[in-house]
Amino acid sequence: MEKKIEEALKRTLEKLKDRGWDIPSSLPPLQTTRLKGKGDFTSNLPFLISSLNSIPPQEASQTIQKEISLPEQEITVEAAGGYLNFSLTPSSLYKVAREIMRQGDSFPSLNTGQGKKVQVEFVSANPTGPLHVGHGRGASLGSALAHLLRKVGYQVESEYYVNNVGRQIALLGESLALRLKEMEGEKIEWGEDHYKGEYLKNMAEKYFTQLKEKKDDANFLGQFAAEKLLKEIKEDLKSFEVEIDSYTFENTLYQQGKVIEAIEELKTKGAIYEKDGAWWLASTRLGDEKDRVVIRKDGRPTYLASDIAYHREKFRKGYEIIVDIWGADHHGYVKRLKSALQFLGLPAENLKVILVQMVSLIKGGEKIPLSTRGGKFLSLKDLIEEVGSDVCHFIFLTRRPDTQLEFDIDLAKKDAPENPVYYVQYAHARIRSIFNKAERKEDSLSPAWELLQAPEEKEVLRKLALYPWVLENAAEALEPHRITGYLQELATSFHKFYDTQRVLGEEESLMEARLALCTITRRVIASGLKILGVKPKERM
RNA sequence: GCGCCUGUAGCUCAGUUGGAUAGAGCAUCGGACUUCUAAUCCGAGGGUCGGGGGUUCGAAUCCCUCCAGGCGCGCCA
Repeated sequence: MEKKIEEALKRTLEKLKDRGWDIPSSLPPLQTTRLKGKGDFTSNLPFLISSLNSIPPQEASQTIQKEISLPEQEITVEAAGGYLNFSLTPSSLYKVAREIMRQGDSFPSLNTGQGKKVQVEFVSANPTGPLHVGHGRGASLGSALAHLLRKVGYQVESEYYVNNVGRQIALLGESLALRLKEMEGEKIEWGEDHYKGEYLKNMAEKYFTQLKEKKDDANFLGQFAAEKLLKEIKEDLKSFEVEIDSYTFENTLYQQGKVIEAIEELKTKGAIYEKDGAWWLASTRLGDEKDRVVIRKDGRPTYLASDIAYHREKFRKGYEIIVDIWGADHHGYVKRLKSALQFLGLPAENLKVILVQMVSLIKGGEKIPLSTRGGKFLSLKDLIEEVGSDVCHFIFLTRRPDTQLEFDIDLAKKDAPENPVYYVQYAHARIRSIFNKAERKEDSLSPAWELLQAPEEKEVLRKLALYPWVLENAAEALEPHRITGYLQELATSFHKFYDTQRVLGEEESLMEARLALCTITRRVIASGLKILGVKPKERM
């Protein structure tokens, strides 16, 4: 629907241009109207025309109103000051309703992505310990983004990058070795960087007979532990209902010579230079604070080197958009990686890095400190067991990723109204409940939509008609949390309808129309929740 | 010291890329269950959008500056 408005506005602009008016180079985005009773979509285009042609905003809006040609059956327009307010007519609301009815769960069929290949990489936690709550936030976001982008027509792959090379794995092996020695009664001394969490103790106990021969082979133990931990991570993600399509291992990049390849190419392009025996990326030339080492004095490549190779491969695999979801503590890394890609002649602007801020847990009104190495933290697994996967996803996805999140466990556990998840779930469950009592099935309805005349009914229809618009905008902005907000609004309008109108027991045709309204509402709620990774509740 | 993020109602947060009178939920107070689930609905109170400057028809949103909180500033990953 909003497409039709935008096209009509564009045509009108062309007309005005032919008459010698100055017009803006691009259309300002259409907005949903904030004020009640002023229609459904608003454009502030007249303000722009007004300042470009030095005429009063009113004149601009009235002229556009006069000149614009809209499908009158579907959309009407009104000029109000410098605004153009567009309203969806009842008949276009019914049209959307019919569409949802017909397309069912596949509504809306959108193709803004046009089949472009997108990769969404998230979590990518080092296999040196269990996933913690912060990883969970990234997982929620990444998985929702993957669903969302798929929904609007992109070809999406979700990816997990496994750093199984280097010092961390060595430290992991040493830590496990220490735990084994501890079991044999030896007195052990931790290094500062060792992983002191209970999970390695458990691992040592579990595999003691198998590992005791190898207790001095830290290298072997490191690989062993990383493998086991990755397996646990995969299980955690599964119970969090997060799907990863592919795993890429850092060591394979080395084995396949991709790291050398990338470095050679950087050399060819003059992007790296030798100094103090090491090789440096000249990232300051592209705005970074300092140049960065890619090959150490001893000849070993740094983490940055393999990461450059990794992202180079992503582009070479034909992804047009690459989304990386990182913990905010990696923010300093964005610039150097992007500058390397730029040196390689790759479209660095198509790498979208989303930084996710920390999560702190509140329990009993107090913060629980988090840290992996220290070993004290609440794992994602614990959190899911305590509050449930659905609640976690919903809470993570009501906030913007760039704000620090205080996750109140006691609140999330409450079944009560404090918890916004249940508000949306309740709307879904109520609809299910109506159908349990009704002698009708959702797909056996042939409603006369025109019978839906009450303001509450039209408000639900209006909200439903906005769903495609919400999805497209959320996808473009890479902001799944807009869907969460939308679902709450939709649930509000449904609850109001439920409170003011009856469904069952009404005259047959009206009942059928209202049942149909319930059906399409339920489908959109289910569709939105599915994107968020939340299972709709059948009953409360 | 430098860089990134944040600061909106008592609390937790939205705010559609600069638009109309800044919105929800919780908490507080007051109403609505003999009817499809009251985990709901209706109403009330509550705001110098961290402070101060600026940009313009118009700023919570952009710029400058100060204040506060978080996170970074390795030839670790």
